[in-house]
Amino acid sequence: MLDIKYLRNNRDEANQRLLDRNVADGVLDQLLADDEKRRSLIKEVEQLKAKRNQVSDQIGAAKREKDDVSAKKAIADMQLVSDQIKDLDQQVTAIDKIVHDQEAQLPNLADPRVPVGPDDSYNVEQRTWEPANLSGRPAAFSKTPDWLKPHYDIGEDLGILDFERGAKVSGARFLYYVGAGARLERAIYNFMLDEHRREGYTELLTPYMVTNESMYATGQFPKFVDDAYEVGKDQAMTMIPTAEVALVNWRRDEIMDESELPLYITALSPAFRQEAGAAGKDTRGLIRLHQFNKVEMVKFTKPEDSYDELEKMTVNAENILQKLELPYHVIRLSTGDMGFGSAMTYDLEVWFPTQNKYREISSVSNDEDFQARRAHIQYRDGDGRLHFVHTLNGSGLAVGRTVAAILENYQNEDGSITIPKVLRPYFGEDKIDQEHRN
RNA sequence: GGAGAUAUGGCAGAGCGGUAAUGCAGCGGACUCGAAAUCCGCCGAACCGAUGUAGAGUCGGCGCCGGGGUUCGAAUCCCCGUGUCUCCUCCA
Repeated sequence: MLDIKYLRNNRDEANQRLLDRNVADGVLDQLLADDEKRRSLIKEVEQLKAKRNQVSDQIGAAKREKDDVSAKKAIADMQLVSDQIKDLDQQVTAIDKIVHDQEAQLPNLADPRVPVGPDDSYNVEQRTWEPANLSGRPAAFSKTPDWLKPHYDIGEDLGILDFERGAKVSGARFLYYVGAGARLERAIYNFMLDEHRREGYTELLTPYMVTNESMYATGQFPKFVDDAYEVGKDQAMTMIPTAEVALVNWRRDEIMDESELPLYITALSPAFRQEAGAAGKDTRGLIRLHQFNKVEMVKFTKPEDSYDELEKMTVNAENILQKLELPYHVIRLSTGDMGFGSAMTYDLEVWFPTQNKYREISSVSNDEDFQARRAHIQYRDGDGRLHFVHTLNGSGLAVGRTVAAILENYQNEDGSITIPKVLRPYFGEDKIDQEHRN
């Protein structure tokens, strides 16, 4: 949610910044016109209410003094006023909803440092990273050896990924991990959670179904209802599309103590997404699923600290890739490519040798006070004043895509997979092949 | 799933149709070399509107779990929800 007072007082600037976020021209004008209507109605009804309160006082006093005549007259007057109030209140409720519905559709404004552009072609690469010693593994931008198989093929060959039966049981974009595949997934997220705990994040296990209020508070609703799985007969519930929803809402409607900030939390969870309209051929295998595991990081910070914390969180995500020795780069998303609630986003993209390109594996965002306004998360400073916190979220990392990246980057000519060193204590073995696949 | 109880300020806790007691905590002051104790005063979240601003302030609305209703007037009466607690039931 944007600050309506900012929109009112900085109309031209706000309009330009909304245009940068691909919001149609005229949307802000409409909102502000309705906002003005709303405020003038409120003013009108509040004046009547003030009068009613005043006269009601007099009625009470008159009754105490047994002055029935003037009480009766005042009551008759107030019946009229009361009717007017009722009518105006209805108008206020209606315009309130209209204004609010428009506000809820507006994305966050981008930080001035974000490159302006309508789509992902305006994203800017920040840095690339590749392990010093690849030990014969394919390097970024090098020629891919002919024997190298896409992760979904090598996974099926080894019998550790079962897409066919996943489709039988649940439809397209579902799968079973089998034996060493399931264990690899488990090794990876345990490793990730341990790393984040060491970095100061508190691990949470969260609900996987949330109310629609929660989805609204983090910005998924109302705009992206079609992307979510809604369940429940009596009460509408939604399967979380990311642990971010459960993590940020953990502190919804709360006033935090200044001493709690910054607060770091993390969770592993499945993420459920309809992926409506996302059909495409380069999304085979583990890249785009209706259900996938992800380790998510969330921070609540003071406003003045949030951009430092964004850099740190990005480093936390990079650390995972570096320890796994996977080549990646970091890009800063343009105004047109960022998520709805974000003011600045870094994406981490990992190298996929069979596709000869980087693919997204993590997205780290500073939402500033956008979610905090919707979710009512504030903190009290030393002077007792209230401020909205800033919220940040980042994947650390998408687990399924990490499996995919390992199956490609650590693949050997004989069809085996070397387990990254750092995962061996978690996995228990140093490779997967036809003899070691359970 | 069934039955009952309960929901008021940071906390405790009255009020049960005339517009939120009181205590503790907090803030300011007096007393004191200082502190404690005592005394005096202030303080009812959040939110919205007007005015105004360096910050503030002032006025009004709203405000007693949420949403409706009755009434000139609702914390109080009526209806529909929700959370929490206890007992039973069911489970992992």
